[in-house]
Amino acid sequence: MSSAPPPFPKPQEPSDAPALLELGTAPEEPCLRADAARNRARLLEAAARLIAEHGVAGVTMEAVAAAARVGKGTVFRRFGDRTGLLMALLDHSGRQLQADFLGGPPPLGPGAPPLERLRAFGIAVLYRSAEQLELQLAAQPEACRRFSHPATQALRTHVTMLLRQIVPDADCDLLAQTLLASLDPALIHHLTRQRGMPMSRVEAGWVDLVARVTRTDPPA
Amino acid sequence: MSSAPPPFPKPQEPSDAPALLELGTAPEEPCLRADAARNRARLLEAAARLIAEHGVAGVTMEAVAAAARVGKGTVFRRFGDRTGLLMALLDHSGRQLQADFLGGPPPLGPGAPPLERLRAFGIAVLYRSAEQLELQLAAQPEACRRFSHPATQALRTHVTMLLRQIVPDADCDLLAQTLLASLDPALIHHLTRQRGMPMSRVEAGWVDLVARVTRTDPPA
DNA sequence: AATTTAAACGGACCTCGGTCCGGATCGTAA
DNA sequence: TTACGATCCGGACCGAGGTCCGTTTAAATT
Repeated sequence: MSSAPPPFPKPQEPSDAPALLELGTAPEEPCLRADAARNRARLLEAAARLIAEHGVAGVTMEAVAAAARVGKGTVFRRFGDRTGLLMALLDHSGRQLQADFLGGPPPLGPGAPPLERLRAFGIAVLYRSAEQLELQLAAQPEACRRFSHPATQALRTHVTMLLRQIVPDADCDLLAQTLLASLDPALIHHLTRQRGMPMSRVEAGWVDLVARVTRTDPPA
Repeated sequence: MSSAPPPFPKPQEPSDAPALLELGTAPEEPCLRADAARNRARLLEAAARLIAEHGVAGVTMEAVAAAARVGKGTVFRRFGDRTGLLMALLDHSGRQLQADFLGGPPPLGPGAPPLERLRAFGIAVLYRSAEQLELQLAAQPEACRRFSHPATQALRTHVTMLLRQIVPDADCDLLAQTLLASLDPALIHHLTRQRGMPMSRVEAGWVDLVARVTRTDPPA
């Protein structure tokens, strides 16, 4: 055989599962040997502690491994690379948000009219990003990967669905991507931190954008 | 003195020059000692050659230095870091585009109505990104820095100006950022390469987006 | 309980981006 | 032309991400 099996069979990222819409809740670990699961938990905890103490910059793969009393190889086996580890940390709040707009109470969850849900959605994402900006930004390297992340896909699917109900004859899929692009953490960071815009203005910007984009022809 | 002078006084990035709008043409090197200028040119040429031969991944700082017959320190002194070097390579086509929409022939340059210019602008950016995707993506790490790059600021200023002429009573500055976000190279890459959308669809998406965003209330 | 195997472990090792600083060069002023 | 200071050069050096592979261990099988 000329094709050697890859040393690290890749964590779990692929997730070819269609996960169309519905509450896919993302793949999660397929199963995991007892020790592996234990170490995974330890690593996440250690990483979180390191962030709290020394900021994201303090999250060295070696430091995390040491803090979790584990070998460096183990970290990479589990999370693939640094970005993977960071994304795993983000995953928690991601699932939270996902749960909120899939089954939570109205303005965000089902029950409210689509337009209103869309507004609420953006604002929720906005403030969530604002909180964990540091982490979100650190997880950005390899910018294109963020689009394939299951959590991000869930957001996209959700927005697309809402758009379909509001402006059925538009290219909702593409439009959704555009709307999401305006909520990108890097952009939020630039606007609020580097250009000093207050969050309220950014928020108003989102509401206005949604209004413009969904404005269906002349209201007569 | 407790503040030691930084070993590398930073290339030129800062550019506090307001460069409001007008053809700022960006700071460029203030001047440069003869040998320094020669080496800078050599380095850019070497980097371009390496890209052509081995792709962006082949552009190792050490490889570039070696190919240019120069020490590694010289590369860093001149460009700050890898991203800086990559952005310098991108700079040329960036200036080209800038020149086109500042003083070029109509659909893009002055002379056409603002709405039409805005459409043309997006399409130009779109195709430019599509060409040098690899390079654009590689230059992304440290995602937030791209917003402060003078070339990017010029784009933003231009879009803002066009918007002001079309929808004067909107938050044009913020709206411009949003529109630009939908032209982000990483997004283009995702849509065309990972999700297989044809460029024509992305292009149509831009045109539609512009139409929606600038649609001024009811056309009666 | 013994055997087997796929998976997990650990840490040495490699590469590459980034830093430092002694020494060579350029430009300039005398 | 010479002398001097600012600038630049080069490559040794460092830290962190990422890989490899021999060893260990969980768990399924007999």
